Amino acid sequence: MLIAQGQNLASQVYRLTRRVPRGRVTTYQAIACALGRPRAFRAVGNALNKNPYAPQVPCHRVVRSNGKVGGFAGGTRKKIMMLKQEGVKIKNNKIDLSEYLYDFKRKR
DNA sequence: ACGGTGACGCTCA
DNA sequence: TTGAGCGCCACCG
Repeated sequence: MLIAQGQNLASQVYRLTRRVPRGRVTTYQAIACALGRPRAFRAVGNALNKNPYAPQVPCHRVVRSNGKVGGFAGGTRKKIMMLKQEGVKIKNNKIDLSEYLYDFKRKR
């Protein structure tokens, strides 16, 4: 199933989130900023919540800017477990963004 | 068109 | 440091 490349906020979010490699994470704000709407981090979360491309779009790799895992359609607990499984260690329900944060603009 | 909701973020106390 | 409040944008009824 291909990702719809529409002009919608959601489509942009999916395409970007999909680039996040395993063992890395990103934040809602980072995505919004990368899309040129640093104030749309809310909409980003909404889009991921609906995320119709579950396996293709690693929405579980998207966390909050404060290091918190955030929420997850299947339960935050599950999200944390998935991240740990990919190599992302979580400290007290928090993630070291300084170590796992993936920069989009780093290479297109 | 309007109002409410949501997987958020920042500031203030 | 932690908690509460306000602001933000997009989608749905």
